[in-house]
Amino acid sequence: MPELPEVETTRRGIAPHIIEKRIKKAIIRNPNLRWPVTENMADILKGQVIKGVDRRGKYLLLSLTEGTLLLHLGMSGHLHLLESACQPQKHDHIDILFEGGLCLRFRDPRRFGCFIWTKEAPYEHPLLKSLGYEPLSNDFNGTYLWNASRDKKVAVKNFIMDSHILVGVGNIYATESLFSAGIHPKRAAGRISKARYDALAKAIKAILKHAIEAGGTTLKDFLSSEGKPGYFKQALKVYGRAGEPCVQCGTNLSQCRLGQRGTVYCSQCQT
DNA sequence: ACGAAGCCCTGCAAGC
DNA sequence: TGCTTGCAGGGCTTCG
Repeated sequence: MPELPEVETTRRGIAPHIIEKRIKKAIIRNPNLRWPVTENMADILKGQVIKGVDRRGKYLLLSLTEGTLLLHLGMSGHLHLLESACQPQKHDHIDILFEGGLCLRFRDPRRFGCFIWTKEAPYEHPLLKSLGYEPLSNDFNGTYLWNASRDKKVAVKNFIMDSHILVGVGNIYATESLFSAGIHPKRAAGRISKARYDALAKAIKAILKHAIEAGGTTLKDFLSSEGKPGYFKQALKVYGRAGEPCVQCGTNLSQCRLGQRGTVYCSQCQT
């Protein structure tokens, strides 16, 4: 389940290998993603050159000669970079073959991802236009969260997972950062002090940065390692540990559901 | 306008 | 062993 650190690791992994490479051919095996891949995608991509690889939230932006590819990995998506196009496996929906033999392969078993072509300014695209702050940017801080949360009754966990407020914080990192900041996930967003939002913003930045650095260790092997970003389950203090003892106080961790998502927290440490 | 629920999909784990 | 069932989840969309 790629969250922002995995997407950023993917971006850094593929960028140096594909920038300035010309697309020889694209193969769409299964166009039925979150939104159907446009019918003439293969024709559109053929002959274009990759000019840049950027990220906005969990979206990857591949800048091409004549427009932009917007990719989202959903929750089961992966981009693999292959020296050559070997036999595709189940769920390998899209291949982009470059001159010279390199192959960028999009795999997504659950097909929650997307693969969209736009000729317009990409940041004006409906999917990107109303996205909130980047958590690692300097603009994002506790003051912003505090200001944006006034009068909001929604649970703080749902609040920080709202991509219109800030991007890239999914269930895992929301759960972990609330634990780190000592904030109860069900607390109403509008009833949290500025000081606590300062702590929460710092926690979000620290945890995301740490995960990106951890992923970075696999970057030099991105080609050979099939592009598996480092994902360290042992670094998780609460997510997936319901019923197990809190690492801080030993209390058994509680679980509830918030916005259809499993939520683990410590009833002692998080208030 | 806001908040909550629904929906898309497959793999995996648990239960019978 | 082989079924069936339930759950997981990002985020757009719809409903109240």
